[in-house]
Amino acid sequence: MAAQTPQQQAAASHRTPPVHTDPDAVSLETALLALADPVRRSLVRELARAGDWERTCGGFDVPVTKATLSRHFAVLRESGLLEQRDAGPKRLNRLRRAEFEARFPGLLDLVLRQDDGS
Amino acid sequence: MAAQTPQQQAAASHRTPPVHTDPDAVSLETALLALADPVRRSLVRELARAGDWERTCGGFDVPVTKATLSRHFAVLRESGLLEQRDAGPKRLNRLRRAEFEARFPGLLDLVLRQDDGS
DNA sequence: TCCATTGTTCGCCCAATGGCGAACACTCTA
DNA sequence: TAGAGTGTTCGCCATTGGGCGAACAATGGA
Repeated sequence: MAAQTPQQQAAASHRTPPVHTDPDAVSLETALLALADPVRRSLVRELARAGDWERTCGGFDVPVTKATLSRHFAVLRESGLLEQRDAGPKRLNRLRRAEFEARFPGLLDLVLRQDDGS
Repeated sequence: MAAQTPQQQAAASHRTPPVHTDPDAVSLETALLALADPVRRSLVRELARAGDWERTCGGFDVPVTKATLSRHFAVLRESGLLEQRDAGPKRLNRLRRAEFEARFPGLLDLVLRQDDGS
């Protein structure tokens, strides 16, 4: 089973691929608002624990419906925190850890450290 | 003009002093939400440029009424970012820079750096 | 003792946000 | 080609948050 490049994936798909925002184009306000939500922080933490492209959208343990979940993923994409790739009917996720860290040094660490329950 | 201690101020005042929250008791969510607002970020930046106890509440250049401004100051107090002291009819302000930095390393720097307009 | 100054509180409005179910679109397999 | 699985979009609703003016409270000076 040879690994497919993102280009191959996009070519084979009739689906519009997810729209991403580069962390460098994200304002501090957008970043803070994205991370201010507890569900999204939970998603970010789960993503950080897993490897890149390991987790599918439906496989997260959050107490919301898939409609709400889909919206949260969109917010994470727009804030430069999340990259997504289509793989068949599923959508794989990757936390843009290094890029986001370069844009907002220390911010992601505060969320991942989670020395409190918030 | 001898400097008055906070104790002397409080003793001479019939006013209930402002309620403060220690940064150590502040959740990450509260901190992020406090700094997610552009008016409050502007206040924090002005406070950082000025010296401790230098600025009075009314002396900030923000496009809101004093009612709204008062609410913003309350939020900053509750998030451990602001300390206030009564001085006559005025209220003096101090950014709790070191304490907040110890609680949320790097977060305040992101706001003060303001390498973008947000 | 009045009154201008300073700041808070209250009630109200409006916009933004998060939540949901239902419907839709796409992919892959049977 | 039918259907199961996955995820997005579309209303809709409830809550939250920021904004305002008006009224109130406290201080200090005239």
